[in-house]
Amino acid sequence: MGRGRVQMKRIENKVSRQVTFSKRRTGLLKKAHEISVLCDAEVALIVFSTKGKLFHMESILEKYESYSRAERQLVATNSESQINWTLEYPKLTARIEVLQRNIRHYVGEDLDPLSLRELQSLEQQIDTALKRIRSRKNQLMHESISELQKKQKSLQEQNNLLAKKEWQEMPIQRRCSYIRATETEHNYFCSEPFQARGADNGGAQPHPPANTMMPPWMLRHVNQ
Amino acid sequence: MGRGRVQMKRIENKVSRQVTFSKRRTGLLKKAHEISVLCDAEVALIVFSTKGKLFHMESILEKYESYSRAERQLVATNSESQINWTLEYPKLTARIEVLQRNIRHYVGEDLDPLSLRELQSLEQQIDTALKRIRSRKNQLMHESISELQKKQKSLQEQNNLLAKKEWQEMPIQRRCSYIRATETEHNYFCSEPFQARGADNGGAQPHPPANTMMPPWMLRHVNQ
DNA sequence: AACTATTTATAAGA
DNA sequence: TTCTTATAAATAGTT
Repeated sequence: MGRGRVQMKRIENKVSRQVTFSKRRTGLLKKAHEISVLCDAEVALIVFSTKGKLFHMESILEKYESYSRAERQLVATNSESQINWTLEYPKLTARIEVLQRNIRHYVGEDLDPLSLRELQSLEQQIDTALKRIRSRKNQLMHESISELQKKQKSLQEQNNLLAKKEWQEMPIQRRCSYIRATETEHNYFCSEPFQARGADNGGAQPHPPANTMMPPWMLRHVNQ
Repeated sequence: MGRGRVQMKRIENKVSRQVTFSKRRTGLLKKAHEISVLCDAEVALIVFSTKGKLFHMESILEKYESYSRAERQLVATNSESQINWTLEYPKLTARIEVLQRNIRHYVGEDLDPLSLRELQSLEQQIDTALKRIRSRKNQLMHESISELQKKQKSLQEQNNLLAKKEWQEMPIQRRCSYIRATETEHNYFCSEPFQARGADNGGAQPHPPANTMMPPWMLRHVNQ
């Protein structure tokens, strides 16, 4: 950006280097500020000149104070073994603070410092989240329901097989009393009474189809 | 730098904001790198997106090479910091991961590993959050509205005073033309026409109350 | 992710 | 440092 291309290497002329530093520092700080405003991002920028002079730009949040303090210390000691710790630790804790604050906002706490604009953005985000969560929940419930229905069907089939087997191994004379004994239970599960008893014949004993190959309530399913 | 000027304020459209963030982040990191190379400066730049994602750039140049070996060793043997580092670092990163996962859940992402029970709990939490956020938003809006109403009222009173003063200082013969000249404007602001003009007299010239002590539209307020 | 019309940054010079 | 200006570079809006 200028009257000519520039090689990406250290400017050897001391004066040019100083001038370029001053100009580019201004531009860099400006751009850092811009991205923080335009994109709602949190930015911390620290620039040391060769002489050790400090220029920095930080977003409104003071959480990066610790970072710049650490940076200054780093320059003071510049011990390799300490670089990672001194550099990384404040960054990590700062990040944790940011995340925690975000989470508090997501659960509707600490809303007072937020502007109307921020609140609206948060509301929209959470509204979307709620929709997604409900959709996933419904999906899970549907899956669970069809799973249960499948299981239920297979159990029912097993039951029928067992009942049929028991019926066939039962002496004819015991089938009538068996029908009467299990009738209530059957009605409970099937929520409709036997039609085979002939309820309209004036309270006379019914005539259960005791000679069929299976319990009478299974006949309906077979015939239909 | 682009097809149009850009207002220095938060980009409201979420997608544009994200795109701009990505583009400008690249540019910013590049420029930070350039100044560090060209001008032999030390630069540290960290950028957090709103969701807490971190992008950073650091350049540590070799200008402290001449630091005394003794000082370096002093810090190196200060094993306390080393222990802290190795102990704390995994804890911090693990914590960050947990927080980020939580946040993803709060914005409705990565829901698949969650159980039905967890989903229900999440749903309830977010539902509560949404209620709180909306309540706070409403509060802010109400405050803003009453603030505006107060301001509006005071401005209106000022306007009335000024209008009255101007009217009184105006020669009677100029009042009629004044009424006609400001009528349209007045109707625009008050959204109701003069009643004083006598709209039913077949298009004849009106008889503005040019001899009163104040502009005719103020009479209504005074008389009521 | 690429393109391109514009705006912006800045190198060189004063 | 500051200003000016020609030019390189970044990027907003678009495809």
